[in-house]
Amino acid sequence: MYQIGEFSKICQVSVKTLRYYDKVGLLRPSEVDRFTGYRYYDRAQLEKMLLIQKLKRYGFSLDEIQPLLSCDNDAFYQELCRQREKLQWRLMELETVFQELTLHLRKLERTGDIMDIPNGYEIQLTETRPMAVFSCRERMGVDEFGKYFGTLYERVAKEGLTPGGVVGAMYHGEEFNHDSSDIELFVSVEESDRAEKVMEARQCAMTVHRGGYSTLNEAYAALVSWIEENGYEWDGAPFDIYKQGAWHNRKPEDWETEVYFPVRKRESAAS
Amino acid sequence: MYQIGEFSKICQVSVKTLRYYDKVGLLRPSEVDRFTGYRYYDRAQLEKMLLIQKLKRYGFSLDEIQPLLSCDNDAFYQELCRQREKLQWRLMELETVFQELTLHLRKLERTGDIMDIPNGYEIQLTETRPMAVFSCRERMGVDEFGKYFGTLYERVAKEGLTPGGVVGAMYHGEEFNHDSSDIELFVSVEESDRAEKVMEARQCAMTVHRGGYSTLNEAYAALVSWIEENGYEWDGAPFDIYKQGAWHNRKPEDWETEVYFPVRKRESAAS
DNA sequence: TCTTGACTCTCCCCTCGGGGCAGGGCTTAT
DNA sequence: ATAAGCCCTGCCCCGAGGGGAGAGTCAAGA
Repeated sequence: MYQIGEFSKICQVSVKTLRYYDKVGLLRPSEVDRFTGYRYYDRAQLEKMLLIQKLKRYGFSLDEIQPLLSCDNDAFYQELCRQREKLQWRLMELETVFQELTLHLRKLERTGDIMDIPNGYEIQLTETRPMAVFSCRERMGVDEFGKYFGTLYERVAKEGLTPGGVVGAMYHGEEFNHDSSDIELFVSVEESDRAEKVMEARQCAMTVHRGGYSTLNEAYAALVSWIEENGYEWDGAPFDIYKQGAWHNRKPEDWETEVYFPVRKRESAAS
Repeated sequence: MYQIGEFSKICQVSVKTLRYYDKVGLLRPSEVDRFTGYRYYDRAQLEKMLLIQKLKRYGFSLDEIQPLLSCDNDAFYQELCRQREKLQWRLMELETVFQELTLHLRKLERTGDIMDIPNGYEIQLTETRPMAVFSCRERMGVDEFGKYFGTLYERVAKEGLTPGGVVGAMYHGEEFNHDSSDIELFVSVEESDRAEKVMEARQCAMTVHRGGYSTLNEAYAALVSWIEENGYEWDGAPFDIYKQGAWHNRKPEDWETEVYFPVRKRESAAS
């Protein structure tokens, strides 16, 4: 039986943490003195603690660890596999960011430009054509696109239609929120008569964004600036079309996205 | 001039975030209506926001970003370089954890053992020899070892003494705390007469831990169990000696650490 | 002109994994 | 008796916002 301080030292965990784990029910002492409230731990707790620490290093949250401690081997194995995939995902993301930062630095050395905004955005005014699509409009987070696109493709397949190769997302509503925005995903279909809806022709300012989606906001900014400078007015929900995306090519730096802002000529000269 | 909702959409940042940045002074709107409190943003804010987002992706905290926005190019460059190193460090750590998890899974497949505790710890009872050392006892975090060892080596060099090749840390006090424990670092020196102090001979339970320091607690646990099972009693501050460490070899899986627990034979048979 | 709906404001409480401190109780050695 | 080390509970704090209540504001339609 160890007092909390000794136990803290054995496991290399702070006393506060031990008390916290007791409070949330993750690791209860083997015995608590009824009168003094002193906590006493023994070797069973020690093993459990080692496992908890290990799982925490693997990136599980305390809430996730709790059920893991009392599930059978198979479930445990499944969860570990899932976590491994998550870690791999995070690893790739971190590598991408590292790559970005490295390029930014290199550019900073050459040009002395702090911003590293790719000013090479070529903005064109285009008239989109009407497009027959299947779509799905939901309140969703931007990380859930994959899931929703999956069901969308299933619906197209169930109707026996042919995907036309245009894939995109339209951002409805005014406000943006990373985890929950009003977003409409769409996939074009060849059979225009059997489509779910037809996206109308619009005059748009458009540009092509190359690279991962985390820097899409720069394309947005370039478009908005262009619109203002050229006497147009923002008129309707913007949308992206994914020309080269995650399903074509693994490397984010090779992705290509067309960004469209519907516009109309401004009437009054004054802002 | 954009309202907060429009601006949110342009930058792909939630309204809540914009209000928060205003509150903490990171990004103030270009104008605030004195009567209604409405916030209005324009293109200058837009550029600044893009930079903020970028720096956030690079892993800077908001507190770190604030000064970065108004410093000169050189300082900015320095900070970016520093951040790049930090990212690289995090990347390596994440890779190590990923590796650990992979090995754990493989072992789980083979043995069905959930814990993945290396039960191969061979515990020996040894008598340490007196050792002439230079030491430095401070309240420090375990991530600051490098810094303190640096100054310790400097002191040894300034005295014109020869480091004897033994490097270690002793954990004083009862409680462990990752960021602030009472720790004594020591380096042995050849010239025993001119040493700062001499560590006395002790009877110890010892084992060798192979791998990164994040799993050191498993060696601790093994030692504590052994001590209890073999009728000994824990008697004094434990210490580690780093045989193969970060300065010998880059890969954490090749590190070797000796872990010592001073012990004495228990007198009473009962616990 | 009034209403309605969309947009905005401030204010307060919540997150996760604990850290820090105040105020007090228990045990043991001096 | 007292002092030193332990330990307890309870309260507020962190970062980077999210959620919602309750109220004010703006523009367009009836």
